[in-house]
Amino acid sequence: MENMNIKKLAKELNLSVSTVSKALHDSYEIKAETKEKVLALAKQLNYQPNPFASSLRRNSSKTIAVVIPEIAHNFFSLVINGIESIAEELKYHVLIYITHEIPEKEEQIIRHLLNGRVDGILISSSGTSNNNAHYHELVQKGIPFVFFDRANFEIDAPRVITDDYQAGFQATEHLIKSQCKHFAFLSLSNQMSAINHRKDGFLAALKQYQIKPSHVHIIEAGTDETLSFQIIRDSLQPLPESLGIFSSVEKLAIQTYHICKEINIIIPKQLKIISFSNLPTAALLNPALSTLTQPAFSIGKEAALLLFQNIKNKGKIQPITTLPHIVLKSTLFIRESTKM
Amino acid sequence: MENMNIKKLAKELNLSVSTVSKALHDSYEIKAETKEKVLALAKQLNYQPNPFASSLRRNSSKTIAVVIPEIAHNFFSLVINGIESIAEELKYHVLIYITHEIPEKEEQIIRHLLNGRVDGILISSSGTSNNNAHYHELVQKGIPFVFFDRANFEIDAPRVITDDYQAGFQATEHLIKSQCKHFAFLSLSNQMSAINHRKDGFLAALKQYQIKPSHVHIIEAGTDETLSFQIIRDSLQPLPESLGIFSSVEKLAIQTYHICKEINIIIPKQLKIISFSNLPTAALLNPALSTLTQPAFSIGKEAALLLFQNIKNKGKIQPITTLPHIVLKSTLFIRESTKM
DNA sequence: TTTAATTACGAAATCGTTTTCGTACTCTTC
DNA sequence: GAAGAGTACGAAAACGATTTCGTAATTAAA
Repeated sequence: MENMNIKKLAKELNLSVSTVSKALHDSYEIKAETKEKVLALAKQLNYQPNPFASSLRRNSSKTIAVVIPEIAHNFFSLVINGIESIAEELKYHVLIYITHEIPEKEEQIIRHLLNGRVDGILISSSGTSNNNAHYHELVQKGIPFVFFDRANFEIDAPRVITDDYQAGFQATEHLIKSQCKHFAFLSLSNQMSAINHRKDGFLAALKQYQIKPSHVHIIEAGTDETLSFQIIRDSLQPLPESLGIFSSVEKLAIQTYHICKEINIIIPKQLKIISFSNLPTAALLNPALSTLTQPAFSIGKEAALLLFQNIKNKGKIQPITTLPHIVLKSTLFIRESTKM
Repeated sequence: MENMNIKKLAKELNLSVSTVSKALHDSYEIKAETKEKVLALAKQLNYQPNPFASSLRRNSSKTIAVVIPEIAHNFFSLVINGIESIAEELKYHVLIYITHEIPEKEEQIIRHLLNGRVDGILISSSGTSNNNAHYHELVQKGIPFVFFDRANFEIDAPRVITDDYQAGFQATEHLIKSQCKHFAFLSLSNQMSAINHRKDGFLAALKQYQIKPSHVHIIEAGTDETLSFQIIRDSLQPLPESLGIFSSVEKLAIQTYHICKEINIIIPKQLKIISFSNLPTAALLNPALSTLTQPAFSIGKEAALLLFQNIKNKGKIQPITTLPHIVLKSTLFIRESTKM
């Protein structure tokens, strides 16, 4: 018996294929006795329905896609953990696609997913806002999707994000109160919603405390590893007096630590730094890194829940008003890297 | 035109479905002119073949599964990066399954994958060696799979691992030469091949240098977060004289750092520690952590290459002799945590 | 000129499910 | 005991591709 299928199972049971199928789906049309027989033999012969035949016929795949900029990053792995916790419960499968921060790659992936391979998509966008065509195609095809963390605000899709503006304000206020004179914002790009909100919070705090614009620095380090290293290093030489850095992502903070070690800048004496981060070792660094920590696991969980809700409601009439945008709170951990 | 399919495409072209299908697959049966017409309209109407129909008919899914114990772990995320780099190139899709270190969960996942959903599987086992039935079922079903890092040596499947015994020996030798008197091995469980090989290297080094067995400690911390924390803490109170710890995994080393901070043990003065780790912040810790670093990206890449080779050769007669076991080298980074 | 080979396409079977009908049969109910 | 309702099943049509096989039309060979 090389490969079991429903036809062989039916023959073995002296039943029709349709009866067996219905029995396996616990249909009311089939009497209990027959169901038991079918279930018993199915288990005994280790029958598992062919997922492709099933998906083809039902036009649903029990699969979702997660599209992320990178995976070797604590934040995103934690998010995936959250997503998986829900997917596993609902017996959904999870496909992973990595864009490597390349917008064209993201477009290509999304376009490919238009073919119905997945029932829904979770996206943390690496796209610039000037090309949204692929998102519109998703909408048009009726494929549910949810943004998390890095949302595209021009698209009318549900999103799960954090209070980036507020957190940015809070972090910057903390730097100000730690007696910093100059302030730098470390950014990946000026095209990412989450990062821009952090920047807005940063700028708002500086404005409120009447920091001179000449003391405010925006450093766009970009997504290339070696390039960003150089850009940050260059911006630290010469070192502005009492510099307070607010890093919008963990990776750039780690690079800054490495650079400071290399060119002998002492944190927090000469330079204070606080960063968005989910590093499990933040408290163990030399010096311990002050962080804004996003509830990464919860973000994944909430985004997945939202997506599955949308998948379930697909086709049904939805009140337009209930397009849920979930905003979760980040937590500020003050450690030695911003000590006075 | 709600959903494009090959039938509508054929009608539009005044061709038969079979001709269109052949044209799309660049069959020799179809003349160049026709192919061009078909390709052109397919692109214009944004036709994408239904993956399930295709998979059903061809009995192949262009999908692989990656089964790992956990994902929020630098090593595994880096491996996935390596896997993705190959999968992306070969236009394969990647499904992720997380076992959370629960052997039964792994069994369940593998059994589920017997239904043909994937063309092959990459496994880092969290299984105890006493139940291999699910692996045998994979073999029987003819589903190719490759172990990486945590292999099951009783199963005759290709594997990509590192030189764990040697690395363990090397790390321990380093601790010995750093004047440690007592030696502890931090383990997750005594059922995992990779970890046991590290332990064997550890024990061999101690034997060679004639360390008294009473000075050798094996600490099985287990996979539960809070429990392992307690176990490690208890084992450090009272603190053996000149203790050298060799941690088999990153997570336990980080926990040890936290514990030392909590109960005021000074590294490396009172306790030296070296760990297998892919932490990007190892050099930035307080003190900088000596590590054995596995080539995680390469492991993923090689494992994927091996798997795809096996998928390709499936069905063909294979010389039994060429069952490839790839062994990659880890790199030793000596830092302050083991300083004399 | 006849036969054989080649070219370019189409009809239909097939992959393994799910689902819509249709229909025997039993059971009520008046 | 005839009509209607309910029960339990089966035949067959999808789902959308791929592939086998058959065949006209054209070209080449004898």
